[in-house]
Amino acid sequence: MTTGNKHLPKLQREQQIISAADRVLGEVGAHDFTIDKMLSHLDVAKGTIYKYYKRKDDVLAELSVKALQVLLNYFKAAEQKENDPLTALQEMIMAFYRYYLKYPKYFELIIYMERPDFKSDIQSYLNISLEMKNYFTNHLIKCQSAGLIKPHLDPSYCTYLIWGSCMGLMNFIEAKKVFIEEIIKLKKKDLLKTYAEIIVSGMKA
Amino acid sequence: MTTGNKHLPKLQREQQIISAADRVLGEVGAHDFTIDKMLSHLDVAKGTIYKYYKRKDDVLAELSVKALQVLLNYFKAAEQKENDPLTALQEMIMAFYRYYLKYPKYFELIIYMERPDFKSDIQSYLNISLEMKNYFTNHLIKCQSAGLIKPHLDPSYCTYLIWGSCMGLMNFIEAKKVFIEEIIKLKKKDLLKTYAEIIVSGMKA
Amino acid sequence: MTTGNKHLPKLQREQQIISAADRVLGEVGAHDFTIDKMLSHLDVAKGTIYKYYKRKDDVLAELSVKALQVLLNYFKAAEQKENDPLTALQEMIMAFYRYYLKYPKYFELIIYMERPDFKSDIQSYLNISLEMKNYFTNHLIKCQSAGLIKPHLDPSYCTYLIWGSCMGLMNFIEAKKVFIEEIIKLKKKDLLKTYAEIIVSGMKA
Amino acid sequence: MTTGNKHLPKLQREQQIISAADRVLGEVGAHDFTIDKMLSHLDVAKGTIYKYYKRKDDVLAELSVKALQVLLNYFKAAEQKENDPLTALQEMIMAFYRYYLKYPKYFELIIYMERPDFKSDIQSYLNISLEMKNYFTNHLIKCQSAGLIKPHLDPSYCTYLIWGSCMGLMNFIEAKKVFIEEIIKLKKKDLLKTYAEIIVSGMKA
DNA sequence: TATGAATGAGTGTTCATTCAT
DNA sequence: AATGAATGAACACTCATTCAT
Repeated sequence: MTTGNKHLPKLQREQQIISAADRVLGEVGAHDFTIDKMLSHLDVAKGTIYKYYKRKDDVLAELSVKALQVLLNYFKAAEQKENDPLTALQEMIMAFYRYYLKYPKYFELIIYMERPDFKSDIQSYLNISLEMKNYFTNHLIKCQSAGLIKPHLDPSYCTYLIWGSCMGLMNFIEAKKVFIEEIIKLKKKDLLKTYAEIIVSGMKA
Repeated sequence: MTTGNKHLPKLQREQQIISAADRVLGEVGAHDFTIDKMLSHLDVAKGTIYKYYKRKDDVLAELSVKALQVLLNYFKAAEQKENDPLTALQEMIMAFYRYYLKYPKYFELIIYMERPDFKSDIQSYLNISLEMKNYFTNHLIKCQSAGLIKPHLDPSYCTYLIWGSCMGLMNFIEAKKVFIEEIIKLKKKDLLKTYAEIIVSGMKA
Repeated sequence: MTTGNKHLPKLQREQQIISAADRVLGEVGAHDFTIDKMLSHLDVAKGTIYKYYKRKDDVLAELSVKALQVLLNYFKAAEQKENDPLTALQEMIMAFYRYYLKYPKYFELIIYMERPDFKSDIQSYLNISLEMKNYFTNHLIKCQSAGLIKPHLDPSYCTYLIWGSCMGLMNFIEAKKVFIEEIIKLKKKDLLKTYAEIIVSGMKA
Repeated sequence: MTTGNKHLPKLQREQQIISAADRVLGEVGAHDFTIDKMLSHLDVAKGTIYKYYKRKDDVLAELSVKALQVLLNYFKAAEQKENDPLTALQEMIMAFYRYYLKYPKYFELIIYMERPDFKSDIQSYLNISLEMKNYFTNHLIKCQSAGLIKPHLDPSYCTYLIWGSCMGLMNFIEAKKVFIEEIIKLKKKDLLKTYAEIIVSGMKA
């Protein structure tokens, strides 16, 4: 109200809004995320947010684009670090884990969106989803072409399968709900490593 | 209010309460579950519920005991149906899927509880969790003793790993959020089957 | 919050709430009626209101019961004042007008509810509606039995017809929208009288 | 934004705006009419609308000019179809009903404006109101001159009276609120016919 | 003259939990 | 032990109107 930031260019305003959303996410997580909480980080009225994003879930979807881009970069980095495609695959799965350690709230957000009643039309969200899916699938195809993966496995299926199960595994670790007593003693990293090893070895030709 | 069931023994009261919770869960699912909705199925006042369960989440936790017991039975049935321990393992994983088909609301409940901010101290919940974990782990130990599973794999780790990843995979299928476009074409059952195949094959000695 | 009026008997609470609603209606009318505005007249939290009435419209419906009862009494008084049934009928129509003069906000409320998107299940509202309709219709039947009204006219139809048209006429007078310029010069009472005269004379055998 | 229609003559702009309003009315009705919804049908910015019309209600008032013109034409057609002035009068009343059937949203608009808190100074609206009033009144004067209508009835009064009561009757039919139970069984057209018959017969000399 | 981004008070509704009786 | 009335903070979303450019 003081900085005189009326009539910013559209893109800049969007960044401002998403950046505020980002801060709120960092503070309270996806489950307690509130439009009202954004306001304290923002020189902008509530109505303005709704001018840019039709629903609260759209804000979250847009924010998740950021989150997914970072994750995609983790995948890419993992792939490029390794020469052997299968080791790379394993590293890509471990990238999930490193990502989760570094950006737990982004991770929570992605999980949060994975609910049947989550609604959003944000196109960029669909785009990045697809891009990531393709990236992962392409890697699997390369593995398969090289004869490293069982030929009867469908790469798309495998992508979904790895994505869903890996996401779930980390959520499980995070939630620590079922099996509470013992899980603490576990070393999370080892668990993930074992998972990656089993998955990759299970797919190996 | 008329049946004259005041001062019932504690256990019976608890069963009454949980049975009402069960009905509400069946009607509206975990996300829309409210204490108020229980009242119409109950001869007991709201305050009384809070006498027996400190928080709403405790009611849900207690209810999940029921849900987990059913799931455990699914595991047991799957194990006993098959002679070969590895085939049995695969079937146990598929049992997750059959369970999800038959009791979608129980499944939703279990997923719902798998959140960091879910709070509960219910002991019976911890018990059944442990029982299930042990059952699964024991099966893995048997496999390992029979030399069917890689000797270096920790059976406990594998249990957590399968539980978490499998739960997550099914949640992912249900939510159909990321990768929306394509997931529809997938056959859920095939996806699960592939998953089970990969996991088991990945663990095989 | 000070008067220590917790745990009032249900009926008394309801009266308290409706009485607050009544005051708000008197102050701002039906169109600007707000649950929030009730609070300043009430020693009761917002949630409490919703315990007694599921929706805002239910509060209004309950309030309209009061309004319709008063109107019904006006009808009864008018009927009893006159010996001749047809003069009585005319007086009953004029009673609408007197009611409107005395309780303009009640009148506004009744009109307000006469909208397709108004929703309410309040039973007492349906009851008083029916009672009023029956009262009016019975009077018409009496007229008809006495050979004073054209025999082919359906008394129910006539009730609806008089209710709807009379309501509308007064609303028109109140709104002064179309024909704004001239309507002011009109004497409202004469207009109503003429209406009553025409209607009754048009129904006369 | 591309058609290059900047700086159009005032009249053309106004037509453009009202035509957009017309479309919105047709789509969502008077109660859900918003200025924002007009924009998608318009090559003009929101601020511009406010340059031409001071308030939202002014837009609606201007739009109602269109609506009232159509209604006036219905009256004219009804009058010319019949030779006998009284039959014509009856037909003019029925024209209300046909109009309501054909243009329900226009009808809703007219009713919507018939509220005390509706504000507008639009001159053309006052003009068409007056024109319609005069047209109707003149017909009544003709009837009276021909000795068909009671000589003591004031034609102006009768016009207002018919307009208001008829409007209200149809609104009542539409709303179906009071007396909900039975109104369904009624045939709307018969109700209107009876109304017209009573009114005309009540005015007859 | 035209723009369109920004405003922000307002509104109905929910529900876990408390606590006086 | 049982009751159930009361609480009240929370929240998503709307839209007529303004005004700096």
